[in-house]
Amino acid sequence: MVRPPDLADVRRIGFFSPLAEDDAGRVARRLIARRYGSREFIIVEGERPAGFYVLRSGKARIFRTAPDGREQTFRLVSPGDTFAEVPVFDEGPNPATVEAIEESEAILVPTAVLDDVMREHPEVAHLILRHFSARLRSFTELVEQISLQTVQGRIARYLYQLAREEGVRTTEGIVVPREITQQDLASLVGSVREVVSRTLKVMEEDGIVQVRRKDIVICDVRSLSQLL
Amino acid sequence: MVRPPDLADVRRIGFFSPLAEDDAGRVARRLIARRYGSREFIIVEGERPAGFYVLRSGKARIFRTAPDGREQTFRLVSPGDTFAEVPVFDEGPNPATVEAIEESEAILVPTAVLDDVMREHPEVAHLILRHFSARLRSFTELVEQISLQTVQGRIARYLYQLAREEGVRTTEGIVVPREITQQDLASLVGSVREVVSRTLKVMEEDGIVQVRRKDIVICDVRSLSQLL
DNA sequence: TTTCGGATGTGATCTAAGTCATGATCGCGG
DNA sequence: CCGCGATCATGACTTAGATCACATCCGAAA
Repeated sequence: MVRPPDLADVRRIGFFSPLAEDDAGRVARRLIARRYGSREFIIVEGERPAGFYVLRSGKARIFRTAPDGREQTFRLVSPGDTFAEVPVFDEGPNPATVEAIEESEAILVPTAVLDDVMREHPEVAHLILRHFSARLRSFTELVEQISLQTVQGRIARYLYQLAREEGVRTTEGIVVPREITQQDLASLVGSVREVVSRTLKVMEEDGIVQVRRKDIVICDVRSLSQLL
Repeated sequence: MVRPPDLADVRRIGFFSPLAEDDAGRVARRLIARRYGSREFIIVEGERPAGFYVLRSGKARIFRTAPDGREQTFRLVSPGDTFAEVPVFDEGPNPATVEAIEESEAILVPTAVLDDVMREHPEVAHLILRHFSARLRSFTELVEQISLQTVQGRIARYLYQLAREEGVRTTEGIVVPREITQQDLASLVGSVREVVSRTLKVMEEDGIVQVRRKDIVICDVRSLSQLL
């Protein structure tokens, strides 16, 4: 049912790049692939993961839930992204829950495997340090966004980044496939569904974007960037 | 004017613990000590630091400023805390500004020194990974706090941690020296001075705390923890 | 097709918290 | 001991955004 982990899965992990072909092959045999249905939890806050993960396919989100039910998403996880590295370094519990937002496959890299890799390839520690640095930077951005920007600004930023990263130029504008619901977007920008709905509507009326069922068209990148 | 860096300064840096006496001594000679007046900037967002820093004495805060002037403090820096490590690992600019909030001394550890230490002591990389893990965890908390909790809850949490970390038990309650202004506290919890002032007043009226010129007394830890 | 559940659109409130304005207090340097 | 700048107190007002309550809408499964 799930294709067993192979070399390609090892290659997805950016900070494992120093591994030579045969090394990577050995590592591949020790990984564990798992499939998750849409809205299924991959890891849960407070538990102890057996290692870190890399997403092979699908899409997921990392979030926390408040006592009153509201949620804050920290980041979205796309194929090739890793998550739950922190608990393997400090032996603590998961700081957050990870949920597949569509049918997904994730690869578990057991702690022992990472330890071995790091022992045999000391450069890997440096690569992870760089990786963590990026993570810390994006947290800095997130905090600033949530604390200092308006909801409109945060939505605009999300759309803007989306356009840069996966946008396709067409005659109507930059088209990006839509992979998250308004509810997910709300949680990502730290707001609620209704506000996101209204905000998007305003942006549509201003001719900046066009939100459709399966995709989003950014018609006026200029005005969009004005909003951040 | 500034006492030159010595062995004690090297020992302040947690992740330099593997250094032996003589090693640490050699490192000490390559450090640079600097003194900063109250409200003086130690590093500025966007610039490139020459290394990372460790605070020797005083107190500082790490923050970002929005276009409209509002500020969000990410964390306070106390003696022994390090900052600006991220830029040395990814060679990027400072993600935030660091300001001394009282007369302070900071030690600069030039990038080359860190590189040398890491080369000679590979364990240091692991210690820094653990250090970064803690940093990432606290960012997770910060985001959750700002996004999901009320201002009162955030202030309560700050006071609560303060009580645990540096509180002294007396007959009137747990006394902590007060080292930041209401303005600083406001920036720390992502709010504005007036709201902090009012919130503290309510807490005083409820007999939970007592805010004075030079110190804060937590009279009712129980009720305080109820607020988070 | 029909149907049902997830996703969305939208008006009507509500409220925490930000803004503005103004005065009191305090501590330090002259 | 006086006066100025930093800090704090507090009332009045505004507002972004959260809540609540429904009305659709649409796609997949039966």
